[in-house]
Amino acid sequence: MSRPRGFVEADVLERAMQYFWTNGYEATSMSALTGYLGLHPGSLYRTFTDKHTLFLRALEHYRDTQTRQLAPTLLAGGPVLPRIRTILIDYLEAAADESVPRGCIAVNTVGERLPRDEAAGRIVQEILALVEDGFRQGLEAAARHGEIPADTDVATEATTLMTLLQGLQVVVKAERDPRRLTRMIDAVLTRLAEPVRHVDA
Amino acid sequence: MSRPRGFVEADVLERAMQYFWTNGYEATSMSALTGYLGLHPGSLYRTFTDKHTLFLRALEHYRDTQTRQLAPTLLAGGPVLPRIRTILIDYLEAAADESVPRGCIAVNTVGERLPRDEAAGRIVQEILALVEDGFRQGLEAAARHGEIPADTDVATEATTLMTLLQGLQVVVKAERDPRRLTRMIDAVLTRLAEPVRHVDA
DNA sequence: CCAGAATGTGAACGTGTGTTCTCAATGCGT
DNA sequence: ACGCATTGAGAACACACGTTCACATTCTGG
Repeated sequence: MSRPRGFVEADVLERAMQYFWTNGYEATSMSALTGYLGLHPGSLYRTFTDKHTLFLRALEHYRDTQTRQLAPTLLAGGPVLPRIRTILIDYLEAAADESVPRGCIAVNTVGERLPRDEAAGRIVQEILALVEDGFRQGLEAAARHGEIPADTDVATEATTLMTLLQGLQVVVKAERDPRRLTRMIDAVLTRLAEPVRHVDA
Repeated sequence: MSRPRGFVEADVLERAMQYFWTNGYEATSMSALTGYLGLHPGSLYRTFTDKHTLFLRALEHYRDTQTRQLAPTLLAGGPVLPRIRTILIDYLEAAADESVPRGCIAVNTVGERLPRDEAAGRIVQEILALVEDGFRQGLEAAARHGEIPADTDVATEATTLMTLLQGLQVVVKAERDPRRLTRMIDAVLTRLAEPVRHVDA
């Protein structure tokens, strides 16, 4: 009842996520944010309590809209390894294309807020776990279809891919040239596909 | 001439680096910093101009005292691969031991200040380049001594190790349990040492 | 031993921050 | 049609931040 809202909460969350993503937490002032969102402070605080609470909800929005897509994307059918390659390469090209590379909001949050901000830490942990699990599911499918050796330790390899991806998000923001990094990605994935045999000296 | 300083500039820089390292840039207030350094605002600003300038000098101090040690450490004689392993594992254990894992100041700076802060970006880029070059020199020595195959693409593998290390610094701050990460490191290094042969299906 | 330049000291300043308050406008339930 | 809870609007608040100032202190060069 009474007067209805002039905005959709999910839309505001999406835009807030975008803003925090490119500007970080501290460097995002509430006045700049209200301007960007087209909301007045009153509406913002009534709906989201706090700057910090809004930030956490934006992080959760990232987790639910961005990270949750990974596993379904990898398992959509057809070869998995090329899909993993595409995902990694896309990050590089996005950073090279954007005039302002913003990396990954989870990685940025780790650098800026952890370990001080425990609530943000928990959400980031969930994001990392989702990424790792997505890679694990993808590698399991790849093992079943013979893309990689059947005896591959998929759990460990998933951890490697996840860690490598986080490292990529760091490196990409500091150094934009994607060529060296592309070669690295191809080397890692090629190795993954190749059966390994011990050779006696 | 005139009154001499009551502090040593390098010592202040070291302490400032430590404080920025654990607290980040924005969350470090000048009043907290002066308290921690035992300096009054006047002395600080006369010597270091600015909060931002002091931060940049602290970053350079990190580059010169921490990162520059990598190559000499790896080339100190004896097998290189175990030394690389020790370096990576030490990061994990340090994060697990510390009540407050602070990761790496370069990675934290990427998350908090880049790409906005171009001056910091340049220093971080130098740090990453030093790390990568240290690994490359180490791998070249390892190839010469037969620790890894002689035809290894050491430049690409150095990029992989550098990126993996940055990823590690991110993951370690979000999730402290080092065991999974230890397994991953061992898997990566073991692979590096093993000759790879293509096997016809 | 004295002149003078740089230092230690800590109070003070202006600015921008996150947040709250007041008030008119709005539209649903009855 | 009307009451009233909730909204949009934006001025205002308290506070903390980075920075500067004025002044007494201290030591060196001549």
